[in-house]
Amino acid sequence: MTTADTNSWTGIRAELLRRIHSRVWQPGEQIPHEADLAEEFGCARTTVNRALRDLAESGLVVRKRRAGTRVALNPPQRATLTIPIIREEVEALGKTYRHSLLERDFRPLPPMLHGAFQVTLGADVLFLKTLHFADDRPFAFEERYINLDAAPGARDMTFEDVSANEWLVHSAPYSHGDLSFFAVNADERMSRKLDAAPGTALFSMERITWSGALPITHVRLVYAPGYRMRTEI
Amino acid sequence: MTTADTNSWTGIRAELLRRIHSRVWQPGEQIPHEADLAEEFGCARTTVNRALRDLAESGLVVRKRRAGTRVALNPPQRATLTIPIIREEVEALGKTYRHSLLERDFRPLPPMLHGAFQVTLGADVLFLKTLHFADDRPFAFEERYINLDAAPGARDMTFEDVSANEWLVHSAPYSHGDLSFFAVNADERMSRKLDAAPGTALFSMERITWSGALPITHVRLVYAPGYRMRTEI
DNA sequence: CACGTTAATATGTGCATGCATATTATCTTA
DNA sequence: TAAGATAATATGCATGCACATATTAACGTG
Repeated sequence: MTTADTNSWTGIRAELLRRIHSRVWQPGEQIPHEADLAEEFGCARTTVNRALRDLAESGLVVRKRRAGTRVALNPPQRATLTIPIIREEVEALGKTYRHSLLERDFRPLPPMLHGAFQVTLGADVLFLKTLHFADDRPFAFEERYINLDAAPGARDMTFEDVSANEWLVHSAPYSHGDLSFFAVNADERMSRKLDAAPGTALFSMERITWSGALPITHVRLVYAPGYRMRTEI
Repeated sequence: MTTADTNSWTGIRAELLRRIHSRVWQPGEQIPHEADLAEEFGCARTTVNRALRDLAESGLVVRKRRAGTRVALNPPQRATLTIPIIREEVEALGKTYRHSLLERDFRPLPPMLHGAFQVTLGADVLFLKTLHFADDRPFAFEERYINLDAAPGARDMTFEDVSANEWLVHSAPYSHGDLSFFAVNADERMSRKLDAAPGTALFSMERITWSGALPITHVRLVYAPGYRMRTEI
């Protein structure tokens, strides 16, 4: 017995994990049910339930009513990645953050976004182009559209002091959003802004957030060369 | 009252969410404690706890003993992204998956990986180079090192029928791993394999998995042009 | 034998309660 | 008054219990 610490729910989870990793319970195999495990560990079923629920959340086991719990066949690599506000990301690197607003105007939504980002027909959106710096070196380039129906206050903001990102999280919190990551080649313009050779592969992120059915903002971020997004699983 | 459905924990979570989104409770503000909320909703404290715990997990509120619960100031965008096995990813697109093994040999670990991937001194690792196809078009290019101490069975596998990825999840489950995403330019070789013009920006992922302290495998995946990794928040 | 009904069962969830633990505020005491 | 001991308090967790719900197996019935 590795004698899982105490019989706290985390201790029980640890022991269950050990059995899965050491292949005592093989992938696809059904494991004893909650009541039996509770008896074995000498704890309440609720406690076993808590442990199993946690394992199910991380995808390691699959649970079905009546059918029981079984070890996942193809445990999906489920990673939670935390996308911080750029200022915090830069400061976490021990560097000084600053940003500069390159453009700010009201314009119709570009047709490219009509599908994913539906604003009132014919209404202008606020367009912002920002460059983020870490220790005076370009860190990321940002193009953003803000739906003024969702964040009317944005109309009067210059966004020179506080970044749109930070202002929005406080003023127009989103309920959900779509996120995608991809690679782009630096074009002429990006190359100048980000201090990268033309054609350099750049890591890029696109994000749309909504408050209910109302779209709030569309952002496209292009990071300077060498950027890596990291996480643990 | 939007009268959150029932007073199930999800219903209560929904109501709490509504108050946060509608700014009844402002960012940084302390919210009533569990006991009060339980009384208000006419449910047990446990149930409120469940709802609050869930909100804390997704980063929307911050909880501290004695100090109480407060709405997060900078709710981090926390996204859970599921990284599927490539075969499943391809098949989910409605395409036919196949892969071809380009290289397979035993070699010393390249010095570049000595830091992050520590195998027995001087021991060879299994090196695999694989190309993944979707409908006979290149989908992703994979370079993998397998620590034979962690997965001795790999020595006798050809990996022509089952991919190393799938074999490993079943034969040498990992306990944790590091994951990173970035962009690379297609070099001459990659350009040929992935059917991309030289220099094209390609989305790439690097992953190391361990079983406890024992490293299992190091993978580098480079996706064909146009690949996007998506998720929701 | 096919098919729909019913019962059995494992997980999901809620409740009341008690104790544990971290953190803050307050009260002593030198 | 400053520093340390102590109490108060909010969340964290474990327990025992009851009932809900999904799913499977068994059972009838035509």
